[in-house]
Amino acid sequence: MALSPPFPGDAHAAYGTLTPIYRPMAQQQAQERNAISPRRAENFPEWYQAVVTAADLAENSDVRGCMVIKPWGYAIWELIQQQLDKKFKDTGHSNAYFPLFIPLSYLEKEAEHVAGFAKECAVVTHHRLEVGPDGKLRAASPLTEPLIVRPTSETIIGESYSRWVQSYRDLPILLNQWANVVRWEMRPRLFLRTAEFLWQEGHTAHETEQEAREETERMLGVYHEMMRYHLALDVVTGRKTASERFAGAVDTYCLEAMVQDRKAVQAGTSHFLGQNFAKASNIQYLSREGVKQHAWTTSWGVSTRLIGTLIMAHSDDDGLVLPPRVAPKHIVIIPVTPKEDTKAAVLEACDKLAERLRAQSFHGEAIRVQVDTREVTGGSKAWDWIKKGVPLRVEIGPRDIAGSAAMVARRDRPHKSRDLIAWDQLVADAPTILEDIQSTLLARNQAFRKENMVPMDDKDSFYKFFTPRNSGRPEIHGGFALAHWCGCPDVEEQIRKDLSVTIRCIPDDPAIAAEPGMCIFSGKESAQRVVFAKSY
RNA sequence: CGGAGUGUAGCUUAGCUUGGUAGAGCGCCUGGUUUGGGACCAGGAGGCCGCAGGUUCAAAUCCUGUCACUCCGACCA
Repeated sequence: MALSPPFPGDAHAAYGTLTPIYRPMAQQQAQERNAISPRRAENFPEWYQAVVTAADLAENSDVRGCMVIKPWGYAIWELIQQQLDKKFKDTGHSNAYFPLFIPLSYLEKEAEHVAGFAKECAVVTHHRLEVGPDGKLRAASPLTEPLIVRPTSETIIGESYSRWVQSYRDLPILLNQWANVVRWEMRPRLFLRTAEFLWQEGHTAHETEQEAREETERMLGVYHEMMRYHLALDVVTGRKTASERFAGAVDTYCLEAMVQDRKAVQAGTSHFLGQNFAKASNIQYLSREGVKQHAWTTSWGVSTRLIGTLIMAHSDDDGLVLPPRVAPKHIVIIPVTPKEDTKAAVLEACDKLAERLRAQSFHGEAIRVQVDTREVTGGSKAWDWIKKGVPLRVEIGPRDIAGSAAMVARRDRPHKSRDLIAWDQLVADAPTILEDIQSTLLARNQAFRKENMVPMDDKDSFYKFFTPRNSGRPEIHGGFALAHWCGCPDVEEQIRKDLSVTIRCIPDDPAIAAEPGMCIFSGKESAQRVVFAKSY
């Protein structure tokens, strides 16, 4: 097998013929059977659900909006956690834990914050159960002050900070917590929008505005790097408009990923909170000049939504496709044991190869290898791992033992393409192949994003861009529209009403949108283009 | 919270208009034959047809109520 060079300068160029992400139905080979039904092009939302089920990532709970994250899905989250946690520590942060329950009165302290979250809070009003006259359990003993289940923790952490901070010498405070939060969602969707979700929330307090702004940008950068190099997502970063800003923030920065139906997913946020929460929570310090000052705070977070983004960005009509750096297993070895008398030899060869592969490292960690010894036929084993998105599948049968070779299949290539590779070569090349899969996925996401991020210079084409031809069952359409906007919230609101399209961000990359122009809706002046898109 | 729809086995569902012993596929269990890309044959387990009332000799089927879920809007990481 000819291997592509590791880390090609332009990975996209190394793959002149990319596997098309969508193929028109007419070109689909009729006899070709996919693992996932429907296909992406047929019904994207249903395809997404089918991938989650087929890859055994999660399932819905009886509690509406809540999900059970199954081992394979949780392992992906753990890998994301590990990578991020290291980065947080490297940038000077420590982990801590703050309570799940927040007194109602805390939330009331910041007016915009209340307005933003009040409609989606779970409220705890009682603290015991008793048996009612009908024999059923009912809530008893009302709380004097109701508690809310945290939708985010700015207020309760601010309460602590107000006690911890006395002097400029107490600053900065750089904390993070890994936690669950609850936002009572009307329309849940596994991983993307659930009533309860797992996330991390960083909360920092600083002496100066500049320090806090630097922190906000630093953490945006940490997220950017993680999404690009671990999740293989070519995200667009930028600032939110006033209407999309975090409730109570001065500035919200975000990372917007484009997934395969060309919609945007907000994959992470970093907020500069100014002194708003410091004033609300009374976080004050005595400055170097002996003057009482409010601290400057930030908060930043990513959630299990990243997994949903990952699925929608990379997976195909055969199921999940995982970038190796977040794959719970890098390689699965499937013993092909057609006859009893050769079975032991095959299994032994598989175990030996697994050991040799485990001794290799990929990004400073031992390669994660599993030998699938389940008592089912080889074909269904292979399909299971295709659906689970394992980057490399290795099959060893009796005939391969003589030649010390194995059939190797890459998940980023069509499921029928397999190569016979000698064990020695596979062991030596495994890290390179994994790296190549990683960069191929990034290159594909980047090519797709570039292809579907288009400048729009008049209102008509803008509306046409976001209007499906088939309104009954909308086909995949639209993308990221780069258009000039005058900054007027009314214009933004009108577009949202007309097309369900919002400004995802004001991009910070001058290569994307620096030049001034004229708002295509109002004709007024505009300093730069902004990104419009439909979103999750 | 508005509009539409659906509740039958672990999952997907047929049957409902015209009331008469609840059927299939997948999955699961057992045995056998198989095995280099989703095996086949035989046998088996599994259902108060969402729940409560009503009509009827008889209700998955008709009527009323209720609960849950899904989709489309409004809201959101």
